[in-house]
Amino acid sequence: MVTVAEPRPGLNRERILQAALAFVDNHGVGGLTMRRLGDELGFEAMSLYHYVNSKGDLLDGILDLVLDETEPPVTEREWASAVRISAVSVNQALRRHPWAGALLTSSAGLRPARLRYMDSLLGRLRQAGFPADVTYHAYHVLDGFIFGFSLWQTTHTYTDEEVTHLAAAFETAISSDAYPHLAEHGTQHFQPGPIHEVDPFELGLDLILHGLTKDLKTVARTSS
Amino acid sequence: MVTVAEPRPGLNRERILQAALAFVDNHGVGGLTMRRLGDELGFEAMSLYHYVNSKGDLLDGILDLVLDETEPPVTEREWASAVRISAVSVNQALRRHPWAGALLTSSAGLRPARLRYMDSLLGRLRQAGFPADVTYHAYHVLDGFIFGFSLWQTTHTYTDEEVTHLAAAFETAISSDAYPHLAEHGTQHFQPGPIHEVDPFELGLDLILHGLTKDLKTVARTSS
DNA sequence: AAACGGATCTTACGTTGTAAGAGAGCGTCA
DNA sequence: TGACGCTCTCTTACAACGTAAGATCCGTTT
Repeated sequence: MVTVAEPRPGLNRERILQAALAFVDNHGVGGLTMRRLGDELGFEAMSLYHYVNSKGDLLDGILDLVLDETEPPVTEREWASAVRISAVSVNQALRRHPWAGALLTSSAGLRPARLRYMDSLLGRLRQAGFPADVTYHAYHVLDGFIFGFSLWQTTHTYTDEEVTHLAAAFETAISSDAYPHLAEHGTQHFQPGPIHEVDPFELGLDLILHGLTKDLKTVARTSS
Repeated sequence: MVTVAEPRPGLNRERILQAALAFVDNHGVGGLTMRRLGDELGFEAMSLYHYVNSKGDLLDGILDLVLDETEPPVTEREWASAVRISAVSVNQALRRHPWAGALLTSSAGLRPARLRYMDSLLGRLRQAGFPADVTYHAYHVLDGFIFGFSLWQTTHTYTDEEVTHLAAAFETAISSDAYPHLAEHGTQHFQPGPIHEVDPFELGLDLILHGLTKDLKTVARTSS
């Protein structure tokens, strides 16, 4: 009996990007090499270059996939609420893919999806009635908070083994009495309870939105 | 006449770290290699390893130098004012060394100086009279904002040639009418004027501090 | 049958961090 | 004096990386 060789499915950009995304979600962006990704797909590393200009191009591609998970602020609804929902979508997309922040911060981060997002946030603020100069400042605060805070949060995303390692290091650091307040804080972190129902991103966002609604001009005038 | 060879000054950790810091300030963290740093100092790359365990150790060292430029919140003064001054010192240190953010986000970022900073901020909030659970949330918001926002700002730190390149790319993107609000925003960026006297970091920080002072409990309760 | 062209693989190069150990200059002790 | 050991520096080497250049395979077209 002759077994006919299964014709393996061919390569294409889509498959490569999906495989890269999955790989990076599992092993982090540092673990991704062209050879490993080739192995994953069953092809040689150099074959990928038929669909991808360079590794940078590949990373741009998967960054786009993450940015596509974000939602711009809608034009219905009250502006602060629309911005809030949008901001949370960015935060959650970046938290789903903790490695994406590092890519965003590399100079290649100005992808079309990112430009669209910037434009939509600016537009939503203008639509809300903010004059140009107020919008200028409000935008910087909001965009910086949304992406900066999310980025920072994702750097504190640890794997299970990192958590146990951290807990151990924490234990010894605490017993040294060098960081008494950090000890208290760490204890709170490792204890279950309703305290974890508050999302610090949303809390900070609400403080900023609340401030922007109430007294942006006052604060802007007195802060220089 | 016999010329006596100048005995070249020896290597030591201090000199290596200072040279690395200067190099990275000039060429970015990506440009630093052990061989180049060796050249800079007039020694072979491998010689550096007598004073430095690894490249990671070296990077830890220069990150420490940057963190040493930050000031914890003082215990005198009103708490919000003390935190504000401290936060601005972190922001400025990170902006002086735009590459430091990337190092902070790598898993090696939990340096002793960083732990000290965390502890001091927590302590200052407790000293201000916040109960433990409120301190827990306030700390997360403040620390996330201070480091996240600064980190985000430093990714938008461009060299002169990057600025001109950006301005050019901006010009073409604008003429396409695809990003009308971004066009307006960019125009504001490139125009001189009093608008640039407002520091978005300080503005956002004031909004958060103001919110924490006034109505932290209200917001925290309604945001979950 | 022959020529073409896209997809894939092979080979190779320069650059990186760094392991392993050789060599030089020194002070110390027999 | 000479042998030893210690500290510092250099030489050599290797595996892993991104990717340039071009060979090879194979279905399609002529």
